[in-house]
Amino acid sequence: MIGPPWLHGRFRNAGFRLTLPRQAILNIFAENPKHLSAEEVFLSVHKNCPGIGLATVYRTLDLLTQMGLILKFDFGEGWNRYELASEAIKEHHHHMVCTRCGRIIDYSDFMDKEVEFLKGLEAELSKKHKFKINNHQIHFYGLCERCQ
Amino acid sequence: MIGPPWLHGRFRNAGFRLTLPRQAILNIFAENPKHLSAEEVFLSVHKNCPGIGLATVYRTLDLLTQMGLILKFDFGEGWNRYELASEAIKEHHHHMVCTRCGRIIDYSDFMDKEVEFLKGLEAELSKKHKFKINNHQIHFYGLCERCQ
DNA sequence: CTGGATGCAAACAATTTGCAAATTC
DNA sequence: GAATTTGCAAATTGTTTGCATCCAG
Repeated sequence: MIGPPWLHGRFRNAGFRLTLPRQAILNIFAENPKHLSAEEVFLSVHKNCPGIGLATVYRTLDLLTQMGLILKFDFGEGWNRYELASEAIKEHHHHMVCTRCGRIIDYSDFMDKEVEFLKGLEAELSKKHKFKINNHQIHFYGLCERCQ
Repeated sequence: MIGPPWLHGRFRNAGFRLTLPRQAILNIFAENPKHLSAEEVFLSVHKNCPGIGLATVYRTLDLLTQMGLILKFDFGEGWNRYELASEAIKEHHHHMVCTRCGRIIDYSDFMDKEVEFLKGLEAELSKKHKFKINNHQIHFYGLCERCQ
């Protein structure tokens, strides 16, 4: 439950407190390098800290997203998923979503090619439409190996 | 309110009936070539046909999506949007979403290049991950001209 | 006629919010 | 000690469903 020392500073600097629930929730992500829903985070954190409520989970996920510690994804399932930002940075990846079983597959192959292409496209779009692009989402939908 | 004759057949063939509410809702899309939310469709259709309920709007949007007459989008706003499929076919496009005002900008520039790139990427991903890709979503997020 | 389609209200599911009590610094 | 954060329950919001009635074919 003891987080890295820089974490305290990171919260402090942003005017927030590094509370026990917040550490516990960050720990869940550290142990689970996957795309977790709020419900899943709640159930996991509940095992060790049964006191933590669902509302706190939602508030914390929101805070961590704002702070840039986790990333928020919407795979069109009807709810959101979150992933440790450091994981994403460690290995930039996009996602394929199985429309039958809901499995989410990360891929980081061909990423250089993809990033290069997107960078060019974003530059052209920005210029032509005077739209400042900050972010993108690319999802592929289909059937995973098991579901075909 | 009189739809093209092929519409009747299209419903008939799929085992459905072309009812007044369904025609009215399709009309809304024909008059509004944009990405409408269920709520927006409901409000629009309500002006001419106050009898049509929200549940019918949802059921109809679902049906039309299944029939392929409209396309369903999730821009991460917390609700879905729909667009006439024929519009999308007429001019294949992707979207840029302004994270400040929510405006959605279509772009169809560079589409050939983009489609070509995606086709190649999909082929490589399919092979490597044994994942059968049927569809993709690409959204750019940022600030529109007015919001910068 | 007759089954599919509708309207209404109630049910749902994910998320948010109000507020008093508990924590953090 | 002061202010932020929490837990709980109640409120919201987008969407779905049950069911009696209605309408298209």
